[in-house]
Amino acid sequence: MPPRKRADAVRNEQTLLAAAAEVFVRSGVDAPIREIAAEAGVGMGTIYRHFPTRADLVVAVYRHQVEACALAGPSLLSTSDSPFAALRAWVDMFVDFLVTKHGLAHALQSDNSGFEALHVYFLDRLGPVCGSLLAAAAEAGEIRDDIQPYELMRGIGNLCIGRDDNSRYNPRRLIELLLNGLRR
Amino acid sequence: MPPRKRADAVRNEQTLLAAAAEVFVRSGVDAPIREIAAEAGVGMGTIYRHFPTRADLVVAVYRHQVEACALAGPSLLSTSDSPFAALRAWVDMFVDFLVTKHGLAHALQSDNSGFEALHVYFLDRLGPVCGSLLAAAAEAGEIRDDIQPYELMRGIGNLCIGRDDNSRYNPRRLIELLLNGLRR
DNA sequence: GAACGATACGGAGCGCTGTTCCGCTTTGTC
DNA sequence: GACAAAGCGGAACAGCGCTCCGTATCGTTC
Repeated sequence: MPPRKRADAVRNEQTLLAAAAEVFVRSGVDAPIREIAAEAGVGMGTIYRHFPTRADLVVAVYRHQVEACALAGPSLLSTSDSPFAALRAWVDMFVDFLVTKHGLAHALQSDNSGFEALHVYFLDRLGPVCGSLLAAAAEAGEIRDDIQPYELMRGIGNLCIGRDDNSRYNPRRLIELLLNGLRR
Repeated sequence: MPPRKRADAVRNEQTLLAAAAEVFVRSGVDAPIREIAAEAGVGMGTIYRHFPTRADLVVAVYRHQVEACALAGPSLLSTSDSPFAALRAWVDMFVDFLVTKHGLAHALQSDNSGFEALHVYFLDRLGPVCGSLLAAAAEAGEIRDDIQPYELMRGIGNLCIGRDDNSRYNPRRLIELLLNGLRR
């Protein structure tokens, strides 16, 4: 039903994804749209047509990695010593993802206008995964059972914001504490 | 040695503080400078002369409350049942402060350009207070001793970012978990 | 109270953002 | 080759932070 896309359109979409990935590494996910357009050698209108909001672009760029993170959940659960160990490993993976993309964690905040799509996507895709890890650990009596995946994920996301290069603030330490605090 | 300030200058400074307080409540600490200038009925140049950076203005507006928070530290330590209880109460106070000022927690992030002064001020004034609470609790064997005040304060600040009005994310719960995770 | 530096004020202006909109180009089809 | 339809580019507009300098006000001195 949807008419086939034109060849130049799909080409541009690929070019844009590559350019955005490049620019995100160089200047963070908040990089000016113009910079991405320039890198891709296209006009700004082209970006907005393919990705109406910046979040759509970010989602598209990182879809693979989010998917990997989502798939890792069940797999960890079945290979780890305990549900809590699986949870810990998964959180570590999640943190890796957030921390290596400059500014991504910051963009995850719900109040950040223009990024709602990103927020929703993360939640929809990873929320259930996180939820099942939490449920398994709670079931096993390793952690309390009154924590929601949404809450934990946002907390972790928030903790990952703005780490500084001198090691005065290291999100992983605090997240470790947070997980610790979950134990019974 | 510094020549006495002109009367209109001190008047304007007061007007500005009042206007800024008003606007911060209405539109958050990120409110456009123009808005504050308009509220105060002065030009933008006047704001920048009195408060070179936005952080200077924020600091001036909230100085009293930060001071109260700083003074509460030792006092809580002497009146609470245990150092850990004091720490918990103090953190609660700190969180109150961050949460009631729309956008303040967000502004505390170190990578936020233009807010360094705020970052430094909070750290200088509250860091030592937090440090002594942590030290006392560690001394009493209630919590581990490898956590730095800076780290804890930034973690708390980060967790306070962007709470949403529907109660899906409540920073206090996570901070409670974090403190829990500190216990031995 | 008049005159005159010093001090402070106001806001136009610049540069940098995001976002829209429409004339032009390219593509696929007949 | 012709002709919609789909897609493209970037000028243009709006909102922001911040600077800069002509103008107004203040405090002092005579």
